[in-house]
Amino acid sequence: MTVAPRRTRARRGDGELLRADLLRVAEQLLVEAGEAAVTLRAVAARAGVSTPSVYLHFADKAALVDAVALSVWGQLARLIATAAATSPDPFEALRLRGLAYIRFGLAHPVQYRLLMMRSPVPGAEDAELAAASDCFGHVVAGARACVDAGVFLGDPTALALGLWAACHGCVSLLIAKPQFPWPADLDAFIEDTVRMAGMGTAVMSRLVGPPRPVSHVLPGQLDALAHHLAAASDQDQEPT
Amino acid sequence: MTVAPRRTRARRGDGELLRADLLRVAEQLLVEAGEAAVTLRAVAARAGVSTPSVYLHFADKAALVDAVALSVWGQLARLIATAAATSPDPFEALRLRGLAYIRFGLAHPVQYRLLMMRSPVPGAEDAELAAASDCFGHVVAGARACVDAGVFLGDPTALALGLWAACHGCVSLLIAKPQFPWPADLDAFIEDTVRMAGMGTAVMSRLVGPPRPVSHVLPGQLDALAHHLAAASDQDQEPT
DNA sequence: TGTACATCAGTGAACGCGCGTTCACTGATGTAC
DNA sequence: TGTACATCAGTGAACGCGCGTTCACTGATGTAC
Repeated sequence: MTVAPRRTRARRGDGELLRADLLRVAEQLLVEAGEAAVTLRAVAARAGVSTPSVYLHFADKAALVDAVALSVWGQLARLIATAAATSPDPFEALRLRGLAYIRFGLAHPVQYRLLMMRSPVPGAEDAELAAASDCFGHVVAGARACVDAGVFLGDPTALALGLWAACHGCVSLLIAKPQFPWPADLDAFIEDTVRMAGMGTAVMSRLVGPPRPVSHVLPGQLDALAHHLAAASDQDQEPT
Repeated sequence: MTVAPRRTRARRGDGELLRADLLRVAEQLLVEAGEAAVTLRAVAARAGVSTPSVYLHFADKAALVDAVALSVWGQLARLIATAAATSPDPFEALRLRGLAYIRFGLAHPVQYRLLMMRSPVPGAEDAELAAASDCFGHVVAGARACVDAGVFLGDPTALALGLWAACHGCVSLLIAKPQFPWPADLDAFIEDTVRMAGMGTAVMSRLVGPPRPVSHVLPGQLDALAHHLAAASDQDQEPT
């Protein structure tokens, strides 16, 4: 356990400074040594204060951890929103959101685990749910834009859930099973995953009725689709 | 903590009976009361033996939990293999595998969490990795069959990873965020997710070059694809 | 067929640990008069 | 300008808990002779 030099006491009215410090230290500890290492004793020691001081700013340990999660949700939401603003094309903007999401998760695996893989603890998780919903709202907005453009058909919320699930699956499987035979070019794999989710959602939203065995006709139809898409984007490249 | 009546001592040579009992009880406890409730004391008490008896069959607590995970992996692998055997069409068989996977996860959320969302513990996880790889092998086989049929293009292992990730995302997001605005008809959502993964992988594996903004041409192309697929399966329905 | 004995399947009591949390207390500091 | 005082930002020591794990021991039972 790293013990910091004793923290100089905050001025009167500046008590909240310690709160920010505790949050920062707790996330550091989480990243460096894992969830089990985040104890009140360790957090307080590294922040340079005594253990009971934590109770001046958080009701209990769960509240501290929840606050860390809240801060991470905020970072993720901002990142997604920023990524989406890069392109005016709704389908492309959705793709950029997915990429940003996955890359954030892989860059911060321990934090991602905190957001998505924590064991369920009964109690006040309202604040975290609100933060997660806020983040989810950005995905719904992206899905809605694609529905408006005619790329997707159906309910934007349901579509967004499917898209999120696809990206989440990619991140969380990579985090949970790093020993699986992942391709050497991880970035290409991520790009493919996002493409799969986007194209898959677009096609799936048009399929009606029960699924049928179609393996004998699919290759021809799909080759034609890919050909037309390539031709269409080549045209876009030509000066008008 | 449930305390069972004292277990009658096994006959000589039948010591392994307790091992099976401990495994069964540990999984029960996990399902009924969560991961935190699986303590050696609780397991032993419910099995009707003293706590140190567990050490006669497992090196330590981690070994007990690992053995539970191993058993669950086995169930899942058998389920997937059985589901796939139902259809001769490779694309349809892959769909059935995905459905079976997701439904297993939703039917056994606590066990699924054990397999996929446990915190990483440094140490002997070789046996579990082997069990997971065995399970994964069934998915690779399904992807390979689709490549052979021309439905997918590319490396079956990489495709299988993407498909697994998509299904895993669906299960694990449902488990992790039950408060999200999930559709009322969950089964339809699951079917759509599997369709999305299958169709998405098929289309994605044909796309080459960098992604382009194509929102203005996608709807028309996709409508045509859906139309052709529907027509093709209607033909299948006609008596030849 | 009897009996000594090795082995197997457990038991009871205890150890030490680190954790979250509580409680009574301290001492600096801004403020009212 | 001095000073009493309320308040704020912490501290030190301790409590109780449940956990995984260890150790010396027990008693039934199959087997060799």
